[in-house]
Amino acid sequence: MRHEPNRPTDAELQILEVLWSTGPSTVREVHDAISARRETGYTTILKLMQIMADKGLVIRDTDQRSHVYRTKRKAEQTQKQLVKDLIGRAFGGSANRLVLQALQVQKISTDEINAIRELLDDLENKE
Amino acid sequence: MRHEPNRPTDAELQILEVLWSTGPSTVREVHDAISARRETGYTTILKLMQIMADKGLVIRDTDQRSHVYRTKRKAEQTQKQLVKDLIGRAFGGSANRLVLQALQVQKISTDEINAIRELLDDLENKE
DNA sequence: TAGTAACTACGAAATCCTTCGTTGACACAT
DNA sequence: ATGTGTCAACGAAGGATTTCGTAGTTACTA
Repeated sequence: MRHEPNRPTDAELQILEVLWSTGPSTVREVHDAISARRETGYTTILKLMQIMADKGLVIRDTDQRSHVYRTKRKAEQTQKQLVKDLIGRAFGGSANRLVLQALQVQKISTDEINAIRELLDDLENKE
Repeated sequence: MRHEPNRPTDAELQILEVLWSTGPSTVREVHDAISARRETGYTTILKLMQIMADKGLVIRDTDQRSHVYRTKRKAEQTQKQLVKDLIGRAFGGSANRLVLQALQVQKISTDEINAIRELLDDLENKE
C-alpha cells in the first residue's frame, strides 16, 4: 500500500497538532501536551518524532541538547491533503459529496454558515 | 490504537465501495471489479472480505456455495463516520474548518454550489 | 567529584494490514 | 470416474505502526 507524499498516521497526526498549535517544540513539550490527555511514554513520543523527521514530516534542529522540532508543512497544506485523500478513498472523488456529509455531522453556528456562504460567493465569482 | 466502531482500512474501503455501488456480491464479482483497476489476487480479496465479516463491516450469506456479501451500514453512515473521524483527528473537532478546506481542494460546479447553499438554508432554519 | 536528572539513540516486541500459496471440498462435463 | 475449474478456509510472510526498555551521553548540583 503506497501512500501519496507521506500521509501522517494517527499518532503522527496527534504530534503534528501539538506542533501546529504550539509552534516549534521539544520532545518533552510535545509529550507533556499529549500525556495530559492520553497515557503515553516519553520514549514513545521521542521515537515517533525521530521517525517523522526521517520521513520529512517535521524538521529537527539539533543545535541544543534538547532538539527542537517544527512541522515541515503548514496545517492547511496537510489538512488539504488529508481531505483530498478521503475524497478519493470514500467519496468517489467528489468534494461536493464530502461537504454535504460534513455539514450534517455536527451543529454549525450561524457565523460559520455565513462564512461558508461568503466562500461560496468567492468561488462562484472566480469563474 | 483502538478505533471507534471499526473504521475501515484502505483496502476494506475499496471493497465497500464496490458493494455500495453494485449491491450484494460474491467474492468473484468484487475481485473482478477491483482487479479491473488494480492487480490483486483472488484470495487476497477473499481474505479481506472474511475479515470484514468477522469485524462486522459486512454480512455474509452462506446459503449458496458462492457466499454473498452485503454491507452492514449504508454508504452515508460510513462516510459520515469517516468525516467525523477526520474532523476529530485533524481539524481540532471543527466541522466548519474541514468544510472550508474541502471547498478549496477541487473545482465545484455552480449546481453543486447552489445545492450547498440550499443545505445551509435548511440548517439555518432548523434552529 | 560523585550522584542525579534529562536527553538521544537503538533495538525489539506486539499488533495490525495486506498479500498470497496451498489445501480440500464441490460441481460440472467428458 | 476422471479431469478441470471454482470456491472457502487456513496459515504464514512481510511491512507498517505503535509501544517501551535499556544504554550511553550530557548537564546540573550537592
